[in-house]
Amino acid sequence: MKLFNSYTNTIEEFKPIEENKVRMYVCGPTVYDYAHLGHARCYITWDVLYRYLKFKGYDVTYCRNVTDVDDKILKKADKEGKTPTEVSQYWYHQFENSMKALNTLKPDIEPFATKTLGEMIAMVKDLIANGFAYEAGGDVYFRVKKFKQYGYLSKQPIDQLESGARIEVGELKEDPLDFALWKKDEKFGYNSPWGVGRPGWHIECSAMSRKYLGKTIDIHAGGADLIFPHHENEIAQSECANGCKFVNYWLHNGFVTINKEKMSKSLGNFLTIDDMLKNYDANTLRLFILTNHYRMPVEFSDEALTSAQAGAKRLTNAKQTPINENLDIQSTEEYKAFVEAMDEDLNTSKALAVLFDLATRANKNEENAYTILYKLGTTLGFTFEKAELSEDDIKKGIAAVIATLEQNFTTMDEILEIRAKARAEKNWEIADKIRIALDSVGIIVKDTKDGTTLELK
RNA sequence: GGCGACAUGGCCAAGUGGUAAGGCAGAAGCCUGCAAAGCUUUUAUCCCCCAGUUCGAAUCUGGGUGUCGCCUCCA
Repeated sequence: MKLFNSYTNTIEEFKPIEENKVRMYVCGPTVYDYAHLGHARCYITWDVLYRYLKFKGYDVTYCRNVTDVDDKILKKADKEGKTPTEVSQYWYHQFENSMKALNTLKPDIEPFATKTLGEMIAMVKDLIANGFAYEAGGDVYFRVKKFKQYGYLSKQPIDQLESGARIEVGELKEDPLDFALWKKDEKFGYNSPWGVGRPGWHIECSAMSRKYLGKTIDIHAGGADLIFPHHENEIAQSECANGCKFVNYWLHNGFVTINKEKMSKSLGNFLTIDDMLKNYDANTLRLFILTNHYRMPVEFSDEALTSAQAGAKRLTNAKQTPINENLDIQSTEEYKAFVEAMDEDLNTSKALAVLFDLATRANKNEENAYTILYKLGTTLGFTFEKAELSEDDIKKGIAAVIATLEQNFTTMDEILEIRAKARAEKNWEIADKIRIALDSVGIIVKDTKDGTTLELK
């Protein structure tokens, strides 16, 4: 399988360090606010990679951190009169729920920064010991100029970076390019050899990655906005502390844009995952994201989401037949086409074409088509379980029919019986009124040869 | 200013040398009491512009134009 490596800027054949084993690390969220569509794109993309690697038979260890010590969390805690832990716990659970609602798999390891402080301190100590870092007034900084390869990942010439770098008031850096590994913080800090303080953002990932996956890992992924400075700094720290290569394949996903601008908290133009899920289901969001290649920008629009909704419905509403567990899926043409597409740096758009074709063939009662569709579709993280009508839906439906017919009903079965009788008597007026009333609350009535079924819109 | 990416039908989008996947929307037909769903057929002589390389280019080269991103926290 081939993957685009941001480090070399080329598409490379993927070869894990240990045969059949993959260690992947994805930069997780800083938990202080709602997750938005941009996060959804990132974590759905890497969820698909995780699922696909497993589908190919790799033994994958997927680690995604939780940053629970950070300026923004502390600010929020201060403002709301809560402890940082209360704030981060609350938002972590929100994040967890959003991820679940999007049907992303839970990573194998989800370490918290505050639970990995020992490893961070050890790493900083190593960096000081070998001359790559220095303590200054309770802070510890990394000596950027000592690391020759600095700027390689982000393709930034060091002199260019230099012209933009500044020393903030109160900082005791030797050089403007140097970045903090440890920050003095007497209010919210933790004990360390350099006094009370807290870790810099970058060292968190370096330390968690090393602790849970080892010094050299196969894949490190995240949003493209993390390339500089976050990933650049991670490389510097890890390689200088460990004396070996940090990551073999750097993978980055593109942004979600809105009105052609990057969706982000700082621009304030973001849509939260929770809000999106009120209007569109998880399959729709996933299809919207996967129709684009993961490295390309994705422009959000209601038109695009509506189009994805129709597409997702077509895929997941394909005629379902019992899954044939005896089918040797790997020998099928569809499997081959799917794998060929996905092996080309996760060409999900091409892979989806295989699924749409299978949906059509399942609808034509082609044997095994649904089985293959189901297996390949779930590999991309789609769910095929039909949403049942909730109590609430039924209640609303009954109320709508009562209002239209001006007649009392207590159960939906009662209504369906009346309608069946009306249809048998060719009383189309009553039958249509019921159908239209239910449609108005989002319930679709389908009359087939086998009887009448109700479905959600 | 430095670095990088992108430009394909009404909309979204794949396609990196051999003659334009797929989805949505639209049209026609079948099915249906009507619908919904489904099925069939149909929708780019052409891929931002100009020049070049080649038997042959959306695909390669050069030059434009336009859009976006990173260089500060950010998925």
